[in-house]
Amino acid sequence: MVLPTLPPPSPNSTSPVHPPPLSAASWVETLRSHARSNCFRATLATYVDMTSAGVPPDHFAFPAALKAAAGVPDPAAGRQLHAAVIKHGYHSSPVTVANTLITMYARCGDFRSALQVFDRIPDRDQVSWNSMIAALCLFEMWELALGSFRSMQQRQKSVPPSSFTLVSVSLACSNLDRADGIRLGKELHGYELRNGSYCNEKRFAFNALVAMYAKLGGVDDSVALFERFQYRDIVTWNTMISALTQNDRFKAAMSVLHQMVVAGIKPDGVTLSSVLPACSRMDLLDAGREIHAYAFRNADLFMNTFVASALVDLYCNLGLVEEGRAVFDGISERRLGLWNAMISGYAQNGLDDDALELFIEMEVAAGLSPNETTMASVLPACVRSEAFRRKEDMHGYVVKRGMEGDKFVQNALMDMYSRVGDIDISRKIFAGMEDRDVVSWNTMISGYIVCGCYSEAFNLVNEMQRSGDSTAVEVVKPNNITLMTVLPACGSLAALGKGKEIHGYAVRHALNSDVAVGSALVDMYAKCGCLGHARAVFDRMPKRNVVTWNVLIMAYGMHGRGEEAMELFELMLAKGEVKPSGVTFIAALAACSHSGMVSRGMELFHGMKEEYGVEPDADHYACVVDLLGRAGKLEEAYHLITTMNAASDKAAAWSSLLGACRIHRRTQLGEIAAKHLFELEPDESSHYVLLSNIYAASGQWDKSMEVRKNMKSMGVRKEPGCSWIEVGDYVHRFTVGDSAHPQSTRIHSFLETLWDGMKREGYVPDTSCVLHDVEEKEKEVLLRGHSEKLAIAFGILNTPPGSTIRVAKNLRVCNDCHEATKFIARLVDRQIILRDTRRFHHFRDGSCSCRDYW
DNA sequence: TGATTTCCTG
Repeated sequence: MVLPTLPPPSPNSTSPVHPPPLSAASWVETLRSHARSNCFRATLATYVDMTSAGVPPDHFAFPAALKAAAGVPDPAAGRQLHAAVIKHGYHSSPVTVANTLITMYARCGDFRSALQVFDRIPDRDQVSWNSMIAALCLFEMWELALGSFRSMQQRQKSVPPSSFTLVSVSLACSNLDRADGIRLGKELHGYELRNGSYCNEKRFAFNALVAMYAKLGGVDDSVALFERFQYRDIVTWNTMISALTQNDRFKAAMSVLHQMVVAGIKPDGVTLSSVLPACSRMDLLDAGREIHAYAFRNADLFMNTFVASALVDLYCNLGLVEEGRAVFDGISERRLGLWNAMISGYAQNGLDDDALELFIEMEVAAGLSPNETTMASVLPACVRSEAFRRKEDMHGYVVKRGMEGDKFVQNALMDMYSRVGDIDISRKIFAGMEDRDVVSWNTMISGYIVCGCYSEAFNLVNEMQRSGDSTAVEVVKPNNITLMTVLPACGSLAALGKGKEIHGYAVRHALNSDVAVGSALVDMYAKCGCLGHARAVFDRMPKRNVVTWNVLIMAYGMHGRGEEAMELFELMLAKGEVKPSGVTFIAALAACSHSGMVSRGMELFHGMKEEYGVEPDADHYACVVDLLGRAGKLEEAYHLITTMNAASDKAAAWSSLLGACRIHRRTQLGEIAAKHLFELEPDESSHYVLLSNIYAASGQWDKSMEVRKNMKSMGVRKEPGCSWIEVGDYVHRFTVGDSAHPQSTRIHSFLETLWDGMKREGYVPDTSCVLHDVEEKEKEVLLRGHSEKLAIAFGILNTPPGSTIRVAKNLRVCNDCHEATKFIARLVDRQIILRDTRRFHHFRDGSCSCRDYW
C-alpha cells in the first residue's frame, strides 16, 4: 500500500528513518517508539516504509500511526489510515483501534467522523467514552460533553468514570456559567474524593479541579485544594500559578513561584509565561528582568515563544517598547501569539502606525492569518491612527473572517464605533452579545461618555451594581476601570451626588485603595468644587503616585488658591516619594498664573530643567505666556514666544497670549496672535470668538462682525455653549436659549424677574458679548438665554434655599455671565460655584475671586 | 484517552 499524500520525513527530524528492519515485529516496534517520543512525521514515514515492504499493519501499528496523524495533524493521512483499518478488519475489534480513530478525527478537526466512529463501536469501553468526551471538549461542545458524562454515569457498572473522564469534564464545567459550573464542579470534586484514583492518576484529576475552580472565579477553592495536595508535579505548580495570575492575585502567584523554587522544582516555560504577567501588572521590572536572565541561561526557555510573548508584554507594559522589540526580534520561529504580543505592545503605547505596520508584515511577509486576539489589538490602533482612514471597513474584514462573534473582537468594535460617533451600532453590538464580560460593560460605558450620553452611562453603571448584588446569570461587578471611567464624567458634569455614590461603592468594595481610583476621586471632588473633600481623600490614601499629587496641585490652582498649590508642590518635593513630572510643572505654573504669582512661576520655569531634569515643552511655554500675559506683562509674553524652538507647536502659547489680550484689551497684539492662530489652527472656533470679543470690547463693531463673517465663510462652527447642573439623581443639561427642558417656561420667566432686580442693583448687561447683528433689546434676550444662566436659574428654583449651586460649562464663561452671576448670587443669597474650561469661579457676596474679567 | 502559558476596557 502506498500513501501518496504522506509528507516525507522532515529534514530536521531527530529520528531519521532507520535501515529497514527485517522482522514485522521490529517494524512495529520502531513505529511505536517513534510515536511514543512524539516524532510524528517519522512515525508516518516508517508506516509507509513498513507497508511498502509488504508488512501488514496490526492492532499495535494502527494506534501508533493514528496517534501520529493526529499529532501532525494530517487529515488526509488519517482518512487513509481509517480505510486501511477497515481493510485489515480492525474496525470493530479490538476496540483500542476504534478509540484511537475517535481522537485522530477530533484532532484533525473532523467532528462528524469522530462521532460516527464512536456510534458504530459495538462494545464501547471506558476509553471510548473518555475519548468521545475529550473530543466534544476539543470542539467546545461543553453541554454535550456533560451529557455524555451523564450517560456514562448511568452505565456506572460497565464503564465507571475515571480520572481521564474527570479531566475532560472539569474542563467542560469551567466553561459553563459560573453558578452551574461551580455546582457541577463540586459534584465532580465529591466524586473524586469518594471514588478517587491515587498518585499519578490522582494528580491529573486534581490539577484539572484546581484549574476549574480558578476559571470559575473560585480561586480560594483552588488554593485550598493545592495546599492539601501531596502529589504535586510541575503542572500542579504551574496550574496554581496561572490560576492566581488569572484572578489578579499577583503577589500570591509570585510567592507560589518562590515556594516552587524552594521545593527544588525547576521552573519551565509554562511557569515563566504564567508568572510574567504578574510582574507586568505589578510593574516589577527587576523581577521581570531576573526571569528574563533565568530564561537566557536556559536556551530552550529563551527560544520558547510563550516566554518571549510574555516578556514582550512585560516590557511593553512598562513602556520599554524597544526592549520588547528586541525580544521579538530574537525569536526566529514566531508564532501568532508572539506577533500579537508585539502588535498589542505597540498599540498600548500609542505607537499605532507601528502596530499597523507590523500587522501587515505579519499577514504579508510571514503569511500568518490574524486571530481574534490580533484583531482586538489592531482595531484600537486603526481607530486612533490618522493615516488609517476607512475604519468601518475593518468590521467587514472581521466578518469575512468569521470573527464577529468573538467577545474580544466585539469589545474592540464597540469601542471603534463609539469613537467614530456611531454609538447606536455600539449599542447594538452590546445588546447582541452572548457573553459580556466586565470589559464589554466598561467599553459600552466609556462609549456613552465619549459620545456625551452621560445618563445612559450612569444607568449602565447602576445596572452593573445591581447585577453584582444579585445572583443573576451575568454577574459583572463594576471594577476599578469602571470607576476610573465614570468618575471623570462626574467631574466634568459637576455631578457631585453621583460622584459621592461612586465613592461609596468604591469604599464598600475596597476599590478606593487603588491609586488610580483614589486619584480619580480626588480629581472628581476637585472638579465638583469640593476642595475639602478632595484633600480629605488625598490625605487618607494609603499610596499616592505622581498623578495623585498633580491632580490636587492642579485643583488648588483652578480654585485660585495658588499659595496652597505651591505648598503642596513643595511638600511633594520634600517627601520625595515621587518625582515631579512634566504635568506637575503644568499644574504648578497654572496655579501661579491664576493667583498672579509671577516671580514664583518664572523661578519655577527657569529651574525646572536644571533642578528637576524636566525639559519644558510647548505646554509649559503656554503656561508661562499665560502667567505673564494675565499679569499684564504682554510684551514679555510675546518675546517668550519668539524664543521658542522653531519646530515646537506654538499654537497653545499664541492662544494664551490672545486670552491675555482680551483681559487687558490689547487689540493690536491680539491681532498678531490671532493671525498666527488662524494659520496654525484655522478650524478652531475659540480663536475667532476671542478676537471678535476683543474688537467688540473696544467698540470696533465692524471688525468684530468681520471676524464672525470670516469664521462663517471658513466653515468653522462655534461649539454650542452648554452647561450642566446636578439636581437630585439627574444631571440637567442646558444649551443656549434652551426651550427643550420641561421647566423651560418657568426658568425663563424667573430670569426675567431676576433681571429687573439685578438692574436695580446696578447690573448693566454687557451686550458686547452678543456677536449677532441684532437690536440692542434683542441682545439682552439672547444674553439671558446663555446656558450657564439657565442652569443657575434652574438650580435656584429646584434646590433648598441657602444651598450651594454648582454649575459646569463646556466653554469659557462670557464676561456678561460672569458679571450677572455676581448679582444673582447676592440677590438670592447663595454661593454659586461656576466652573469653565479654565478654572473655578466662586461667587459669594456679589464678587468672584478671579481676575480674568473686567 | 487527559492537565498548565501570551491578547481586549483606563
